[in-house]
Amino acid sequence: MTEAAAGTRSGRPARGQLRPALIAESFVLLSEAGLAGFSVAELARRLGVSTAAPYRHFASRDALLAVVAAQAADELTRSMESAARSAGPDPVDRLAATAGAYVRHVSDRGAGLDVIFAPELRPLRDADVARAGRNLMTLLLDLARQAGHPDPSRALPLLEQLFVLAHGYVTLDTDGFLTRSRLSSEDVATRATRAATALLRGNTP
Amino acid sequence: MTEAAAGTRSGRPARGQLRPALIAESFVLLSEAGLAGFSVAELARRLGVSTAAPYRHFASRDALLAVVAAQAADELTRSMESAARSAGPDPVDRLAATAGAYVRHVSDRGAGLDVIFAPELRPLRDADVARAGRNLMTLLLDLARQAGHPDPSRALPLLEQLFVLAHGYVTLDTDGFLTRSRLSSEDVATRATRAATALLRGNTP
DNA sequence: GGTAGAAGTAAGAGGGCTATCACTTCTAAA
DNA sequence: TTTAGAAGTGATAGCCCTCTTACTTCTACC
Repeated sequence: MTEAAAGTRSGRPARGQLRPALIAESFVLLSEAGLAGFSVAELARRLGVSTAAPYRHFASRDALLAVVAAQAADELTRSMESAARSAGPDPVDRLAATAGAYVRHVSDRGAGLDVIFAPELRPLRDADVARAGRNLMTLLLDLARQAGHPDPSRALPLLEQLFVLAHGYVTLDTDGFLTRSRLSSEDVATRATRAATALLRGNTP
Repeated sequence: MTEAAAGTRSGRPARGQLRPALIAESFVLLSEAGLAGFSVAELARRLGVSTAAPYRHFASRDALLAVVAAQAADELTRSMESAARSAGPDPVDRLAATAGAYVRHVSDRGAGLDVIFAPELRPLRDADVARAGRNLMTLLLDLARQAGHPDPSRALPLLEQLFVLAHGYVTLDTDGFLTRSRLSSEDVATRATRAATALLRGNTP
């Protein structure tokens, strides 16, 4: 927020390009200030447009955030799918890599489970988020099955543990608790992947 | 915030009793609205006093929060010490119980690592928080040593994992992600303890 | 070239918050 | 009983926010 007054940060978008610029800058602002510190006015300031301009493209702050959340859900799903594919054959490694990818992605982009499933966005949530969520759950249940948890009713608590852990790394890193200043997304992802591996091993006796 | 207009919720404190009442109500507000939703004005409204009254007792919002944070750190340390003592003899169980106690306590009281170590409170942080933190760390390192991690430089990453997990449970439960509405502090603590046990087992091959 | 409609602006209403200040009320002690 | 100081109030300044309204500017198309 201190550099808000500094004015344009990402370059003023060309006329007609404000909508995508708002969405892109939203991720930057979210990763710096979090959901609570997110404001349309600040966004406009960063893009060098009037504070009224965003309302030409989005009905409300929440409507903008809902679009951002949908895109975040989609990106995140892709990141995690890709991480699962490129990890080694061991299903434990694949699940841990998926959790690590969650951490890396959210640490970079600022929008994780908290934004995607923010209660105030619920009424505006569109089918995209639901679809991305289903895709992701399918992937995760499949990985869990391969990791020796064939019964979904047993796999779900395991996955919950895994994502609570991953999300915990993101939040505490954002709050500067892990170290004095924030870690790189790579570093925090590495720690999270290690922890996830331990958690998974502890669940497979 | 919806019930703010309803007025006094905890009974207007007797004259001269506002200071302790503010501290007590701060925990309630924190557990409902989180640090971001915490406001002195809302606190005053809930106690049925003018919004100027709190400033008779605290120089600023942050000064009040710093006192709350110090008390939270102290309470939390006691809860965790007590949980470590009353758990069985197995050091893994004791560490897991400690993590569970963290979750139960923070879920009940609304003030965890995020409040205690909030960056904006850093300049106001008094010696109490530091002392509580040291006591806690001593306890945890001791438990980790008993659990087969005698080297502190190896125990610290383990404890980090443990408290990231615990804090993750609190955050995601508060955000209503674990279930549609929030779990009881008992329920979320149970889940966290189970997960902590798995994490610890996975770290002790 | 002219013009309709999209895109952006300036100004401001309305609301929340922190914090201050002059004022009143209460209470405890001389 | 008087009174000094502590405790609490009402009003308000100042800041930031969301969102609206009437206006201007641009541009693409006829």
